Amino acid sequence: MTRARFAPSPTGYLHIGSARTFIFNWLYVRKHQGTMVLRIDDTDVDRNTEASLNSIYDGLDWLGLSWDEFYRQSERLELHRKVAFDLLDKGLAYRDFRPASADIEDKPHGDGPWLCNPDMRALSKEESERRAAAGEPFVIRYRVRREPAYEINFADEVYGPQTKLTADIEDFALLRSNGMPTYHLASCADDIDLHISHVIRGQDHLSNTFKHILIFEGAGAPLPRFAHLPLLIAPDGSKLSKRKHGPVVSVTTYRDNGFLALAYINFLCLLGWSPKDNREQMSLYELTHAFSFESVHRSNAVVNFSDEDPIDPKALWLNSQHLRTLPVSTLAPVVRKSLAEHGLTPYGDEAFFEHVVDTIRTRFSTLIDFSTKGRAYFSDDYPIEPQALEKLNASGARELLHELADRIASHPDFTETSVEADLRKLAEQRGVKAGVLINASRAALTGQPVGPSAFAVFTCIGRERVIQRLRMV
RNA sequence: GGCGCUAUCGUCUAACGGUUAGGACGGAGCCCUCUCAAGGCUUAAAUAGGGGUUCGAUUCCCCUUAGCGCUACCA
Repeated sequence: MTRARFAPSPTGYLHIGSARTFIFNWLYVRKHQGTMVLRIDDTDVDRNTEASLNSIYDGLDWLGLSWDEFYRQSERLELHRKVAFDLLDKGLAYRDFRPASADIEDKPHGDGPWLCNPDMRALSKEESERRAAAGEPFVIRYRVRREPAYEINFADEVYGPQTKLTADIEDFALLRSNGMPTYHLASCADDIDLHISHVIRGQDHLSNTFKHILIFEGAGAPLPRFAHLPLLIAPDGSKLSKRKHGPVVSVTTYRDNGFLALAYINFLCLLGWSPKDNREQMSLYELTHAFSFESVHRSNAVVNFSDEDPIDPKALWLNSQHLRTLPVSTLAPVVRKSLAEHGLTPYGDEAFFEHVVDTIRTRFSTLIDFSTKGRAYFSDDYPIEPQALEKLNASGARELLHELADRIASHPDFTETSVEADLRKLAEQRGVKAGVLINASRAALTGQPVGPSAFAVFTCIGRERVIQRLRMV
């Protein structure tokens, strides 16, 4: 049974790389009819914030990908401690009584890594028990076997065979002196207890995996499969950091810029993975079925943002593709919600609204466009852009528009065809080019110099408003 | 410093050891056209460097370089 987990730590908003990790976990689980576990890794009490947790929920909620089980590590501390003390009892771990500050001073980074505090590692069981009983604070470290050193091996689903010598692994901490588990301990203890079958996470954990294997083995638990994902990096090759790159790395940036969750998911999937058949725009269904670890890359992928534009151009393109190909009935509610957030309420019934959405979406690339460029379709209060004004100022244009309004008012039909007939006839009678009248109409009706076919615009604005707006210019 | 991972157009990527190194975004141009998009067509743009192995290397091996990760009582 496939069981995977997404384990964010609430120390900032949901980051674009975390979101992709979640998506890949989700795709894999859904493809294999497994169980998706959301686990909040909140053992670092000093850095966790409630705001961050909410922001993570916000991001996940927007993505719309579900999970089946939910846990918080902070509610499972007894389990973590038990695993640490079991390791201690088995002699696979030991107490280190040196204060944390002393470690920092002593760790030489000149040649070779710091491996352990030899005197602490050598402490007798009795001495260790005695000092602990006396209330002296300690950290529990894993006793990595180095004499003789041996190789730890595992086959990563993405990166292939991995090997590391125990001589290169330090005695990492399991339990902090304040009694809280470290990431390594909590993560493994929970993965064991929750029967996680696949650990799918960022490549930054590739070398930590050896430590995790030590914990799994020490606890006598079977190893999950490991799949590490290449990292998402900034255009300058640096790691995406919340501090350095700001909100660019938050998923909410895309949401707030009018992205469809599906388009964003699609975009993220194409970073570090490809279906190998030149497909770009894909549905969730297609992504789920195409996904496999073999097709995940091993090199990091750049998110192509800049100071001027936080949005990757390819993401924008994908968004416009989805925007114009999604079934209108699926898109309409999303647009309605976006409009509401901008204080706009569509005219008419659902069928009319869908007609409008279907017509104008072909020119838009984000949901925001509906309430900006598309404002005139949903409100009588819209600005006339300078270039639109020029079209209205064409000689005789206003007078012709007034006349057109009268003709439309007296015409029994109001369809693209009937309006086109009225307009072309008028243009012909007055000896002006139809284009002049067409462009002036669009300008008057929408306040914009550009947009859909003018006759489609008429039907989207509606007869009464068309007459009103043409007379008002 | 130690250990590990990675390296194809500006970016995302494709290519059983044999291709004119393909596609997409973005750029340039043309067509279409009531405007703007879309769409169609065309175009510029890449195998980090050096050694091997091989009849033949983007592909396999080694070195160099560069980037990234781990090297915390962060995750």
